[in-house]
Amino acid sequence: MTHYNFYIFVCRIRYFCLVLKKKSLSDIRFDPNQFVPGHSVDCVIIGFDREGLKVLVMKWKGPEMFCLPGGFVLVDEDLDKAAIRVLKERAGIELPFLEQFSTFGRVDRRDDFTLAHNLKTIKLPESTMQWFEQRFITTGFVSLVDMSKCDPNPDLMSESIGWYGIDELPNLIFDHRSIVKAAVQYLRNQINYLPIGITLLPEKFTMKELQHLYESILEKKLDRGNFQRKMLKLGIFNRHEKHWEGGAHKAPYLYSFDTEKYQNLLEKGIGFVS
Amino acid sequence: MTHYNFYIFVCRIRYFCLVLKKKSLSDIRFDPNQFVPGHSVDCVIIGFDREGLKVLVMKWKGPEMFCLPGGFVLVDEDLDKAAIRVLKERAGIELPFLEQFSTFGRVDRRDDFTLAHNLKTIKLPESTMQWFEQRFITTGFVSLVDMSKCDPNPDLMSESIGWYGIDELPNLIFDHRSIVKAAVQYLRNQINYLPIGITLLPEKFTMKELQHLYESILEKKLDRGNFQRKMLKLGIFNRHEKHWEGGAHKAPYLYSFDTEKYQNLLEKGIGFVS
DNA sequence: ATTATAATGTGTCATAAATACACAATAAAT
DNA sequence: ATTTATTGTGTATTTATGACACATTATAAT
Repeated sequence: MTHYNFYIFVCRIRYFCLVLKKKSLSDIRFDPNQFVPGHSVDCVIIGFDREGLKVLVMKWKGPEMFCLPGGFVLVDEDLDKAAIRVLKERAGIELPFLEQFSTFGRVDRRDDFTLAHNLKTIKLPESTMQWFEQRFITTGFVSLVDMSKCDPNPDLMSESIGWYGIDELPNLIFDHRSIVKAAVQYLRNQINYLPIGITLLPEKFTMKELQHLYESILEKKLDRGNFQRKMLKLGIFNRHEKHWEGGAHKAPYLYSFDTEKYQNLLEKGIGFVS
Repeated sequence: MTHYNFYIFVCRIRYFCLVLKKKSLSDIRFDPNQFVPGHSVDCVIIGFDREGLKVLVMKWKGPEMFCLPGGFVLVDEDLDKAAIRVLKERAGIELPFLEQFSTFGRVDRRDDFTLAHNLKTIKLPESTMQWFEQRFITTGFVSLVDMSKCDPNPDLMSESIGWYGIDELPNLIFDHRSIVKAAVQYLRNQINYLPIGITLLPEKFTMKELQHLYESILEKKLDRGNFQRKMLKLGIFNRHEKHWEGGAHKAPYLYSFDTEKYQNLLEKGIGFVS
């Protein structure tokens, strides 16, 4: 282990000890030297239920401020690994893979001074204040998750964490609202040529749920019969037993997503021109 | 003008004076304080001619090193504006809009030490060395240009600038080769659902040229008749007079891209599902 | 001048896909 | 037993795709 790596190692140990011991927002210290200055990551974790698309949003301890789970990049850490770690530390969610969708680098992207103002009221040390006051360029990462399999927990800096409807977001700090919008737009573009989004559903799902998901992302109604046929013709689903939900109607089949068949489809290619 | 802004102003003036006066690489000084630390931009400018897709690449003065036109972000400058300025300063090309496609943040992305080594041989001041030795996260920007309308000129740090075939790149520093590959992959994904790339061609072009462009990006042969019909059915082209090039064959029509019709098409939407 | 050549614009036709709508099947409520 | 809401699938029409053909056109070769 080199001298430099040892230094990093000590920094991180110190950091984790602090995080584990302290409880209140103003008690939390952290050493800015362990982080890459000026760059952050923000995670847009998207879920889906009967009501539509949801985003995972945190609330700070104390002030009435909401934000995306985000954080900083360790000096010895790849950018995409930082996103994975930050999500784990701040939201308690472990995802093996997050997809980068855009980097936000406007000078005025943090010109909402709510956070800075609130941090002042809780009297943080000068070095911490300076850290938060610097300009940050942030890279947005997105992931689609099965909400029922996801148990988010707020970190020590946060009072709560929860799912908010994509059109019912609370007041997010900085440009976090436009980061969410950009993530959803990114999805909408993707879905036009790839049957993504299946990870938003539970393992087994009905065609109606899948259609509802597509309608939520595309924001338009689709024909039921044609949707079903088109999806099944992709050949990436397995049909399972029927599913009763307790309604005065016929029971629908359950389907699951077949990763292997999906790989075959990708290799075949889905193109705009022949 | 605030005290802070005045400081920035002075920095920039000093910087430009230095750049304009000095000639040799080791004479060039710059003040790292005017830049955001740790973040850079790199431009992948893509052109197209009979031989296929080309990328704009610069060669350093002295050492046998090639790189993308890239640079740093001023402290009072938006990230996308930085890309536009850097391209202007380094390549002499003015483009009003560059498209961000990905951010590269691996710790080891600059672990090719050619540049650092070569900078040492020309004895730069310590502050400059430290600046170049820090970790950089870089955001890649891409633009498709009409090569015939583009007259690149190397800046004072560079010996030459030129177009290189996408499969005949010289040895690029750092991860610049994978940045180019990522940009081309980005294009390939885009073209699957949007008729982009028209900006790579001159104002008026033949269907054969357009088809050749598509074949270059998609790396596969397309049927001539079907390609022509599909493109014309999009309704985004205007037909003009015929064009003689001096060959033993029928003269083809010239076409131009109609921005307004294209907007209509976008509003109508081009979707994977109905 | 005539013929050959190479590339272009467009046509044809079989096949596949998309769209709009219909109808029987099913399970629970009445 | 009947009604109701919802599901799986069918059908008929329209539209798109893919492979190939053929006439057209400007130049080159003879």
